[in-house]
Amino acid sequence: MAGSTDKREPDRGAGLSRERILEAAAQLGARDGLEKVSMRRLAQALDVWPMALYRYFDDKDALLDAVVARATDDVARPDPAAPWREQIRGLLSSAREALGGDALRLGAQLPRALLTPGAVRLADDALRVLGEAGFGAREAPRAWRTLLSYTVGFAAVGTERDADFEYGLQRLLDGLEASLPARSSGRREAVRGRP
Amino acid sequence: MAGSTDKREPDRGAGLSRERILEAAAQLGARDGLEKVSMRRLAQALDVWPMALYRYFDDKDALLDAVVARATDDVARPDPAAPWREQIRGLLSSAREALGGDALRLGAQLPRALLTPGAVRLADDALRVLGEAGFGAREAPRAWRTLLSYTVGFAAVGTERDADFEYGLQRLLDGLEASLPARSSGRREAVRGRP
DNA sequence: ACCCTCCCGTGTACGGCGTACACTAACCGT
DNA sequence: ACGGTTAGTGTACGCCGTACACGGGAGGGT
Repeated sequence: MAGSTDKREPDRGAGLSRERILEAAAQLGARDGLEKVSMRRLAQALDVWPMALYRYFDDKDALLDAVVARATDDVARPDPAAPWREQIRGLLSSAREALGGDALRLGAQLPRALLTPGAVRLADDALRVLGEAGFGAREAPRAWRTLLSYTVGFAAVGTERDADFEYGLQRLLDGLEASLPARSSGRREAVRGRP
Repeated sequence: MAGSTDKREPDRGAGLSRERILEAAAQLGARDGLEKVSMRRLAQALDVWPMALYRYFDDKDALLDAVVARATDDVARPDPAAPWREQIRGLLSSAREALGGDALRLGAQLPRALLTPGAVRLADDALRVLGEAGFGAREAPRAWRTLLSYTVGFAAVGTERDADFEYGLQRLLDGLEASLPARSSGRREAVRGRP
């Protein structure tokens, strides 16, 4: 194996490196999904024996971590001249592309049941509540998606600190409430019926 | 194997069922982490041969999906008498517990690099921007955690629809901005210095 | 010119994984 | 009594991550 260059060209296409490995891993991940990347397949793509990779990374986890780190490296820096909301918005849009994009496909990492069957019952309840609160047919699902994204993301990033979860949830609900047409803020008469 | 009951007691402790399998899987997951649950280990815990599980579930993914679905089943129903914010809050708090709790440990499913090294650079930029926007030393990290949770969650739940991501992000920023002490809303003079 | 050392990639091997497939022992309604 | 159905048994295959011992070639000190 690895016999293509024979002996001339001491370091050109041949010769591994962290960078070459990461590049190949990202490419393989983009094509087949990151979860299909195995040390053996990756090694084969590099025309090398699997154990060669271990010269450059402690284990598969370390390699995968490096792939993720690489992907988030080229998240755009914020432009300090812009208003803060715009800076944050740019940062996060860019981060979302990196995370959900072809190279990582974050969604594929976790049990798919999270996103469909299990979520249905929740969604039923939630959409009813939001509808009664005054969200229209177009806004209610978006609002729900927003709330669920926050919740799933928070659970994934770390369980600790209920208070932090509450903080963000309240800010989010504030923002959603402010987007409601008019109506009085939080009273309990809007519970049933549709005028 | 499975020789403990021998022949009497046609169906007591012995005899598999979807429920018994899910129970054992959840228990095993709570103890060692869901990612360590394998068909073989699960079968062993049930004192049965691995292939027996396939009478009840198409494959491992289906089984894991069912575990997740089961965990989300006992998310509390909202109390229709409460204000809508309270209903949503309860729903999501409960959901977060189910997702991040012992049985699932959602965070362990995805590459850990997401949460520490890769995120550091982002966090540096973001905390600076938030600090300059007027968030205090206590609020800025919470605000950032909220924003990142939303972004990660959205990326995990599905890549599609930029517009949906924008919708939620704007609501969230609205809520965060409203929590700012006083100051004028979005101008660009607050960029440097600390009065 | 020599050897020695170090580095990098090669092989081999092991234990664990998911699961396809063929089988058997017990149970059932007739 | 008996054929069919069902639940669990074994065996086997191909994949996985990786521990470990090895060889061969490049580079430097003498």
